[in-house]
Amino acid sequence: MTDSSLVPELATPDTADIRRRRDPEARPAQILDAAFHEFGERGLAGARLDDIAKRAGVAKGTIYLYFPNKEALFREMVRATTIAALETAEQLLDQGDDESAESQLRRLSTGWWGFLRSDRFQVVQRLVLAELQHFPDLMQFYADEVVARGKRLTGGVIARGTARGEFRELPPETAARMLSALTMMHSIWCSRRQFFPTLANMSDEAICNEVLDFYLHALRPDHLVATGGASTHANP
Amino acid sequence: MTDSSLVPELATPDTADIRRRRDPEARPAQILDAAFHEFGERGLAGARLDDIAKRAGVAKGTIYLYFPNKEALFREMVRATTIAALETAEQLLDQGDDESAESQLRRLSTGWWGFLRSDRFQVVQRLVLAELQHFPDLMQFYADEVVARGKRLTGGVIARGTARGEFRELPPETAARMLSALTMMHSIWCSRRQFFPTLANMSDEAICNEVLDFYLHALRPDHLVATGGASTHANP
DNA sequence: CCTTAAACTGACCGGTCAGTCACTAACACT
DNA sequence: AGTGTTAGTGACTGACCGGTCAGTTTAAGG
Repeated sequence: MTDSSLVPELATPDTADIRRRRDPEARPAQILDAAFHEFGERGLAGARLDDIAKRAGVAKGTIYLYFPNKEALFREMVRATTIAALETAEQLLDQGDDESAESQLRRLSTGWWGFLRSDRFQVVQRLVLAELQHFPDLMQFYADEVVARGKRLTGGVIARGTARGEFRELPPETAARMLSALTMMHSIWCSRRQFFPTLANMSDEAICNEVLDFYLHALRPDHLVATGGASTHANP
Repeated sequence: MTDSSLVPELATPDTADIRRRRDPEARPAQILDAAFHEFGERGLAGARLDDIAKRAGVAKGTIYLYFPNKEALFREMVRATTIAALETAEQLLDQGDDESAESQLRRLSTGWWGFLRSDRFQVVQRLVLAELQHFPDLMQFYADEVVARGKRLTGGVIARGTARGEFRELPPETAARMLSALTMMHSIWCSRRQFFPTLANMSDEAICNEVLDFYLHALRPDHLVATGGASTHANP
């Protein structure tokens, strides 16, 4: 449908990007990138392989050289991103063993929030909520590898805070779950900002801080009267 | 196509359920019921009208006598359930003006939680998260009529509690949003219980109470030292 | 009975799309 | 250039499904 019949030679002025053929190493990532976009926009059932191929700059058949079928493509997408999530989380915890638990929790949560708000994860999150129930093994993978590990990570920090007397007595598992609920739900709402007047006027950072302030208040020991600068920053 | 030629009379031993034909009043609800089941199981795109018809006990063509197309069926489903949600919520608030705000909030939240956990709403929630972005007007309807109204309702109770000195100073809109985040995310997790070891061992009621206890702790005024029976019940 | 209209049916149509495969292009080596 | 191998293509196929409509069934009124 292009006017290639009129100007056949000019139709491919820069041969550079056509010559990037024969680079089989690059194909999977290229296709996965395109899949992210299309699946994110139209969901698992709605995305068309032709569109994914077009976006990736290959023919439909090429996809089948690297992925056995549409479902496998989807699986690989989720797997790749969730693994990225894990690495992000673990990185975040490696540093700083002597700072206060509150500060550590703030650092962890802020980093995690950044990840939650990334384009990649937004797509995966939507797909997980919408379609992962049809893939029990993927769901199990997600629950074990992402949710559980994330919870263990957060729970550890919280347990440390409780031991230090910074936080009130509360099962770390519960406390971690509450933090997850607050941040995840807010990240979902953020990606629908147009529909929520209040969130529309707040920056991502402001929302993250609001959530954290609220959360830390719930962790404060019963007997502790509000101290001097407790509310917003927490540097030693 | 049935073997009516062989045993025409015996083919319909209980004429009662075949005779329920010609009951056009009942059709929409019948079809909507079936749609709930099918959409809930396979999503908007995945559900087949043939299956919905079969489940409703009618022919596919009949659906088109009552709904112009698949999308309209979906819209009607969301609309019906969210309207039920609103009525539930508003009912819950009508009573008890003299009780403590905490008790009122507990009552409201418990009722709301029951609704969130109903089969109907579970389906709608999944569809809203998964597919509503493709129907901006429905999304707007949902945001205005369900989210905003619910928030206003909760916000009112919280503002009253703040005015009475029961809760700490916090924008009611924020406080309401935090409560929503906690309850909604937990209701999502609850419907995937198999994948979350901790939740699997807790009853719905226990989870609701855990969330509420946590939440109320975050609302407690800074300067308030824990009094006698602060944690679970709150009668004047 | 017969007639009529409304309710209901399900075979069919047309468009869509995942997956296939016979073919071509690019490269590697001689 | 010639030959073999790997990468990539896109027209095609077959299944599927939303929506239609000519026809059938039911029930009420003559």
